[in-house]
Amino acid sequence: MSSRRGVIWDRPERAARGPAPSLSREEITAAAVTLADAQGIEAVSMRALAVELGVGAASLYRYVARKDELIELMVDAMMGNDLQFEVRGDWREDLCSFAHGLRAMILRHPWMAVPSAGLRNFGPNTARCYEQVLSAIDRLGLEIDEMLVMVETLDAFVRGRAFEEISEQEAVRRSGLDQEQWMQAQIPYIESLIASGRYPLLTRVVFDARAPHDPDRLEHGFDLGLERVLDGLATMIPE
Amino acid sequence: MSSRRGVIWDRPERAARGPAPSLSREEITAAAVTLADAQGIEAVSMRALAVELGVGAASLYRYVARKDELIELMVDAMMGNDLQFEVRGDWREDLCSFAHGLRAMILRHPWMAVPSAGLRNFGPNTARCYEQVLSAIDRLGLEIDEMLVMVETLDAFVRGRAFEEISEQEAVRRSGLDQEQWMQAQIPYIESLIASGRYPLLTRVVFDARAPHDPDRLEHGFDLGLERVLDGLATMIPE
DNA sequence: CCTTACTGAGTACGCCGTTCGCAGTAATCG
DNA sequence: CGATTACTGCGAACGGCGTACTCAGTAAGG
Repeated sequence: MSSRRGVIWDRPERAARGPAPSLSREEITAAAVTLADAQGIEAVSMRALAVELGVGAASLYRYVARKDELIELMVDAMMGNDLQFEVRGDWREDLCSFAHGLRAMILRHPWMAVPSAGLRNFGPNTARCYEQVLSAIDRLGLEIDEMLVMVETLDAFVRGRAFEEISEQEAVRRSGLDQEQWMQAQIPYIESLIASGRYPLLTRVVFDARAPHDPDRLEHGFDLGLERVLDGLATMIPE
Repeated sequence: MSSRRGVIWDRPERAARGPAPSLSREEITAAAVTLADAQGIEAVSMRALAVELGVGAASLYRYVARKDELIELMVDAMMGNDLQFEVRGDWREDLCSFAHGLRAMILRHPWMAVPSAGLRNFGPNTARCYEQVLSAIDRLGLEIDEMLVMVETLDAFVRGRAFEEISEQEAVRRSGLDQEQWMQAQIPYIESLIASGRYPLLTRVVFDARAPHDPDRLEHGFDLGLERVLDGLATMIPE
């Protein structure tokens, strides 16, 4: 069975013989992304997706060997369609653009923050993105290993940050409550932490930090952190 | 039903009336962690865990309202038992210690890299850890918001990095193949990427970067990135 | 034109998280 | 000291999941 061996990116989409498939990987991927965006990644089941596409559930396995592969397709599709950034020649501006683009993409598609499949086995769009990012820091006199450290460090920061930013809203969504009810449910615990007196600094965070309702708070924190990370990466550049 | 409302940390472990529970949260959590470490987080099902504990599956719901809560317990238990770092008074050394401790903990328990439950609703051990980290940068003349940015930035880097480091080995584990077979399966695709000529820098990564088999490669990358991030954070400190 | 290799998909298997109801037990109250 | 109350463990069941098997139908290659 051809759909069992090897990586999906190597497998031809259309077989040499037999009737034409009634769907394409692209259609399936797009439907899955729509579903995940609207109802969360846990709503993307092979059955639900099949219903959405008007086919039988088992039919999807003609296009994809396992559900993991579907998610790989989804992730790589977003890296191709949805991730926007520019490489203009100034390494710092370019990395900044990449970081903002990556964060924005993940916030648009929160399911990307926690891909069940690994990222390591990346598809062609993912490869193209990192190729571009590497090109933004090429010709700075860095070894390839150092370039890799720069990109991996920045990538780690952005994905870690995006994950932090999303995790609360995901917790709310999964609870089924609305934002208000969810916060009300947390209050007694937070108060008990504060009342214990063992967390003076966290108490300051609760009382003195900018209102958690400020919609720009997370973005500000991201921007500030990003500038610090870029400051640090700048020290790697010779001369 | 008392186990349905509110946060688990607020709920008393033992009821006022009725027979004594035959298990404790701690026992359940420890068994779940053992299972997750040995066979991966996906092996931690309520049934399997119940078998391990010698009880019926439904009994676990006397201790935990939903599986998510179990995972919250697991994460917080690790933050208490397994995360080691020191706060001695030099902010940079202390943050460095925290970063290394956090990374080491996640590498010991790869399932922590992707907690299905959010991190935001953190338990007492988690709170204590971040309280300590904040204390390491207290008295540096920073606003509480700035301190938060520092900690969140560092945390994002470490977790993002740890996730990157783990994702390949997790992909291998989930595939059921051994490392060698898995790499063999990737080779044709990697070669096709290289042969396309569209990824010259990634090609340099494949050919020129330090051997992927070098066990210290990931740790080196982490250390280098961490120093850069700390360099960046240092610029936030006044005077 | 027959062989070959594919296609869609109904059905089924063995998991999963979670709920319900019930019998048994310990603390509390009158 | 019963009676009451509120818990305990848990067998059974529900609905949903990923996926394998099987088989009839179809299009291209020889």
